[in-house]
Amino acid sequence: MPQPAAQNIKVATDAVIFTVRNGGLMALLIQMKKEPYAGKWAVPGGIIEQDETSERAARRILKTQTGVTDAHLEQLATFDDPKRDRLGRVVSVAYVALVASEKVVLKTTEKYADVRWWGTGKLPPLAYDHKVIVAVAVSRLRAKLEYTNVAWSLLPKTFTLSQLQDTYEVILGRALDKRNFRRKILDLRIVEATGEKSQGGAHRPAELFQFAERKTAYANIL
Amino acid sequence: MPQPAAQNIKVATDAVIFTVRNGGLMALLIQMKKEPYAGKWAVPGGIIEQDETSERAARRILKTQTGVTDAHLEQLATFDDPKRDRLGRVVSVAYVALVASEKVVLKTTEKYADVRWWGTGKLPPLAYDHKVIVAVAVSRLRAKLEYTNVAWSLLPKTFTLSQLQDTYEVILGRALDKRNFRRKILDLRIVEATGEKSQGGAHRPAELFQFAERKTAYANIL
DNA sequence: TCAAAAGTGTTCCTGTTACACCCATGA
DNA sequence: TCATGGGTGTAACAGGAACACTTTTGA
Repeated sequence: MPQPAAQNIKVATDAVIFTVRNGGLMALLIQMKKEPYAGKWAVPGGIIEQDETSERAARRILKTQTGVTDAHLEQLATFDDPKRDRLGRVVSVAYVALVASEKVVLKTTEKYADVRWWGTGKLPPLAYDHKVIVAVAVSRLRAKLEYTNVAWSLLPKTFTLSQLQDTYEVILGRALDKRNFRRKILDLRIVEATGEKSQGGAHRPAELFQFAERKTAYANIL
Repeated sequence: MPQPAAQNIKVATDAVIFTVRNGGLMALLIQMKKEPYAGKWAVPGGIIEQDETSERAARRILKTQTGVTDAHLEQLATFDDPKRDRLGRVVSVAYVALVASEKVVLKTTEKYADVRWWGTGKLPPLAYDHKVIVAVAVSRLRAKLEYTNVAWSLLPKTFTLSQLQDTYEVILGRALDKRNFRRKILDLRIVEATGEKSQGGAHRPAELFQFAERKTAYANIL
């Protein structure tokens, strides 16, 4: 509802990118070069363009700042504390981005010192209000895992049920019963067998599954 | 993450105010006078001020445009389609506001033609993208009702279990079993008896209850 | 005494949990 | 042959759903 008003606020987007690897839930952070946040880490983000939605901006920024493409994006919340950025008022529409870890080839631009995956348990010092944003993102992800099949966006096309269970356990931070987990997932027809078998461990090969729908569906999973 | 950028985007907030009355879930809308949306109805909203969070702006705007104070507010989502407002680019941080119907004394300013409660089933033609915003708000409210005690913000301090059940039924759009509902609500200790009795119907007086916590708590209610 | 809403228990069924052993493979 | 993870069934329990009649009041 536009009215004349002297407003000097920029609109930005920030995306908390998650993946599961090395037995942990990881967030992708970039290290800043410029003052006043030099050396601090941050979630990728930036100002949106005039004719761009925040979601498109998030995709563009993910690609340029981190090399991530094809992430699954969901709007998280908008952070608008007037003091969240020391350089001026910036309202940020934050997203959660989920990506299968093997898809990612990291790269950044010279504007940033580094890009790295960090375990969500022990994050480095974060710029802006990004500590809060990441915390909200983690709890949203946990909640969604329980009643949707979002895990599909964290796994490769085919995977074993153990991989799927590991993903759940890592994100939820608790162990799940193997038999009950498999029964539930199969009964709900969230995944289907491909007929293929996994190769290469010094153990019995596992059946490979794929998600029945590679888009978000709702069901009480746990 | 501010960077030099020629951005001409305004930040606004819109609040979908719900209450339950006359056996229906109602949303509060105002009727616009100005072109290009004259005659159309809209959710209350407006541009945020330079040093104001969107939530504070929502409270201020609710008060001036509708007379509603003391609503329970929750951020819903941010709507940012570049074409959502014909007059220029406006990104809107939308809220859901819940209020007990007897608290409200409606009034508006001369900028608007009318303020009215509308049943969410049959809304009048809405300006901007407010049809979408209201639809998202309704589904969010339904979902939240199932796993939180948000209903407290829709009811007076004390109420009967039948009133509470009516609130649930109206929002969810389905009938609930009386005995099961009462048992569940009481077992979860969401409400507690006050010892008072309701007055005045041509029927047996009902025990009055109050919420154990007048703030959001989580539990699988249904 | 009638109408209207309040209040109350039990049974059945379904879904959740807990739990331990054999299987197939590569080294 | 051993180590490693893959794969499977059943019994006990808890929570959810279905269901009908008696009580209290004001008119």
